[in-house]
Amino acid sequence: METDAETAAKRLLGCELVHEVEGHRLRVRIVETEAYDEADPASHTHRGRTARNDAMFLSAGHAYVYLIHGLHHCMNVVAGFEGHGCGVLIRAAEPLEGLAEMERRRGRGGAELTNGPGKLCQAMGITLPMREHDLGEPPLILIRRSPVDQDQIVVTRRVGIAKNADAPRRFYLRGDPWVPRPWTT
DNA sequence: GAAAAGATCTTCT
DNA sequence: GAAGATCTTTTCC
Repeated sequence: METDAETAAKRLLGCELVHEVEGHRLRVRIVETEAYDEADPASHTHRGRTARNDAMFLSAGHAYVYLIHGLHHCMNVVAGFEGHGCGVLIRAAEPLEGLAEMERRRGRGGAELTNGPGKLCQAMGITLPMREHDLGEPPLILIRRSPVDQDQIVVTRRVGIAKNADAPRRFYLRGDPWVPRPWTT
């Protein structure tokens, strides 16, 4: 399971994320990811291990959740071996199960449900306490799927960052309607 | 110890 | 298309 961040980011495309909360089963399929690791100036782990990014240094398959701009959550899947700060940001997903509950949590529906890191976490009910959670255990589980075809994956520069912005480390499924529109090529 | 920026989203013009 | 919301972490006196 342990790999470099870019390989993990590509492998996560098409995988499913399930969160069982308050009697609801929320299930999505990952369609857009970004890779981050210690050698990357844009990564939270670039300046070493701290109290905030500690989860990123756990073994592969853990969750790293953080608060951005004081009001939105973002979720990463840790990719590397214990002690290596690399992981994958989940940027967008396709809702598969629990649509009504996600719409209730978001206060919106349709394409606005899960087409962004903050929106996805709000729809899925993923918050700070899920930091350092093992994604092999309930209530939040990552379901591995066989990797999608290489020619289904589009690689571009990442979104919304200032440092190392030109690095081609963002991956999404070609033509998928749940990938945010302006970036879909 | 103080100030600024940040892997974002929503609302208003 | 631009700015506001809102708070943690980092950086610079």
